[in-house]
Amino acid sequence: MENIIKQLQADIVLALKKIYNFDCELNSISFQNTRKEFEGTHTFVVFPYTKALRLKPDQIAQGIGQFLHENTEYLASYNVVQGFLNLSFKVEVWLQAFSEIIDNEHFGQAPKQHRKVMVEYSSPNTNKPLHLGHLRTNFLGFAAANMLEAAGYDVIKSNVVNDRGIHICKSMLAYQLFGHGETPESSGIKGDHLVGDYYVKYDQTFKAQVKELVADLRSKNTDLSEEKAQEMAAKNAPILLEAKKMLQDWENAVPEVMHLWKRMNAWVYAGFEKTYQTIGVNFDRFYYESETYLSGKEVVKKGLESQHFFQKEDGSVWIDLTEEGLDQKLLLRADGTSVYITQDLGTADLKYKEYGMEKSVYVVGNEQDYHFQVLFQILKKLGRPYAEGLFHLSYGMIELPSGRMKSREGTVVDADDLVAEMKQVAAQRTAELGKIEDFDDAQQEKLYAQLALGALKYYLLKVDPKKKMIFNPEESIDFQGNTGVYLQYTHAKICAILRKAKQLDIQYRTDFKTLNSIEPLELELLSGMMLYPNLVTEAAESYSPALIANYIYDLARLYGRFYAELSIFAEPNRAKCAFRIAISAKVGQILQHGLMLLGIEAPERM
RNA sequence: GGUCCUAUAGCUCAAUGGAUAGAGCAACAGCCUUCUAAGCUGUAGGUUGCAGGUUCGAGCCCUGCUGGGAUCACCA
Repeated sequence: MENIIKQLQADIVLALKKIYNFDCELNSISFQNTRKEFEGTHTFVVFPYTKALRLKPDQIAQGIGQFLHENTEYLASYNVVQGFLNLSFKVEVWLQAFSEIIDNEHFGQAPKQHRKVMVEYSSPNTNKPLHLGHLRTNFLGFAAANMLEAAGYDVIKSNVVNDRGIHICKSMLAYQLFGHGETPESSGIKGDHLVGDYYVKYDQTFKAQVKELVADLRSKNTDLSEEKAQEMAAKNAPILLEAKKMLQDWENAVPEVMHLWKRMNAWVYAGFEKTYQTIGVNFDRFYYESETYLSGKEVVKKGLESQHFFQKEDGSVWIDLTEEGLDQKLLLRADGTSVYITQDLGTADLKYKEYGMEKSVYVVGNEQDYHFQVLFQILKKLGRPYAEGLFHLSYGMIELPSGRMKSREGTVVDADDLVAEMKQVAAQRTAELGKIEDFDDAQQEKLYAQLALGALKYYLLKVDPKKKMIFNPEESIDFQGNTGVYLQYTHAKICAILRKAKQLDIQYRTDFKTLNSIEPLELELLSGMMLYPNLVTEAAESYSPALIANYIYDLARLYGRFYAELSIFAEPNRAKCAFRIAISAKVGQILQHGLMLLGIEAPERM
């Protein structure tokens, strides 16, 4: 089909030249899909040429249509509606194009480009378990990596684990104070959840202390405003001071603190590993901030020497980005300890040193838009060779109907819980339908997980990443309509057809070639399928799994009509029957591939 | 207040600057002797937040305004 389109472009250039003596670039000739109320599959819009040619749109369209009709072999017919030239190709053209893709097992996979790109995603904190918000970065990052791979890139998936800092110390401290030696084994609680519980415990204690302090302060000084007292108390709560002390001890590698830190992180990693496995994501390289923050300090030191940064009287180090429309930004505290961005500078260098990739994508929530603007700007100023290839794939927050989720307050939708609930819904729905009664327990479990994650991933990925979403836990995620399950179902139906075709020994890959007519629905499917490879590249370049999701949904819906309206095995014409099976096979393969890009498995039966 | 994001059917979302703005959910009405009804068809539902501008053509681009969100920490 590619060739035909190229030919068509060339012929239109020729037509414009011959009829109107008008010169234009081949690539400026583009087509759009013909709207379904008109005949044809490709539409050429002539409005852009009316001015230069000083003719009415219909005249130009007619002229070009006539020219193509007389001078080309591939055109079946054309029609002109208000300046839109709608084109139909001959049946042979379509059959030829279809023959070229039917056996291509790698349809949708672009050739290797030998260009490296890193996708960093997930990037959890080791003080709490993953929640619904984390699922979005995990699914988005995994899908982005898959799409880039399909577009021909060599992809490195990385995970930068935020395993140090005051927030980590908070759960450690609370554990020290209230833990009584509890472990995941002794309590039966998954490690990341156990640590998360102590993070909540810290916050409760902190709040209680603040409340007490406020009362105390105001009783001593009645002039003190509520607000002011809050502010003072929040800075001086004993447990916070202790946490700060612990952070310093950590940076000084006090053995007792290091031991506790390692122990608790190990629990969290075991928990994360399990969750990652369940939700089906993986990584090529883990970075730990505890290992990179020191090199970040080095970067700051060098930047100070090269006068890209400056030091204030108290010793803190800053960069001035006011010329770039940003602010002054702190890079190193007065006491010499590092802040968030410090380690990011070190990690960025390390990543590039290890992989030398030309593009580096950070899949991180939009609350950090400013942070990444600053980070990229700094790296640009420092003249890093990789600075131009940095991209922040920013996604919107997921909120509850009641507002934002807060880990500290325990108002989060936990990732493990949510997946478990979805599996139950899947099990229940499947039982009601009773289609897999011959499955053994392991097969059933596998299917429930596939359906649950399919629904969840599709739900989160079909929306434009930029947009925030509201998730209502009261309404469980749908299994009907525009859902992951619908796509899986369409795929499973196609698998049933292919099983039957095999059983009947129909050579559908070749038998359709004697066909001499194509039904409108078949044509729509064919022309839709041809768009897939370009769409994959487009989705990868724009880092938008939503494009894939929308495309496969449209394709599945079209197939749904085809499936309902045209019979396959009852079709007496052998070529037609084979053709419909072949179309089914190809649609099935595209659905499977598209779902795979989204990280969704496509079961053969459900 | 500065900067950034965002606003489309009751709800959740689509729509490379192109034709009469489309899906799903929810509601209503049909369709299983057939290849999986987790499906298919139909009905109903819209001043694309508001006001200007750019052009052959604007939901999309520009300006202003309004509503929602994020951020501007010696938090991460």
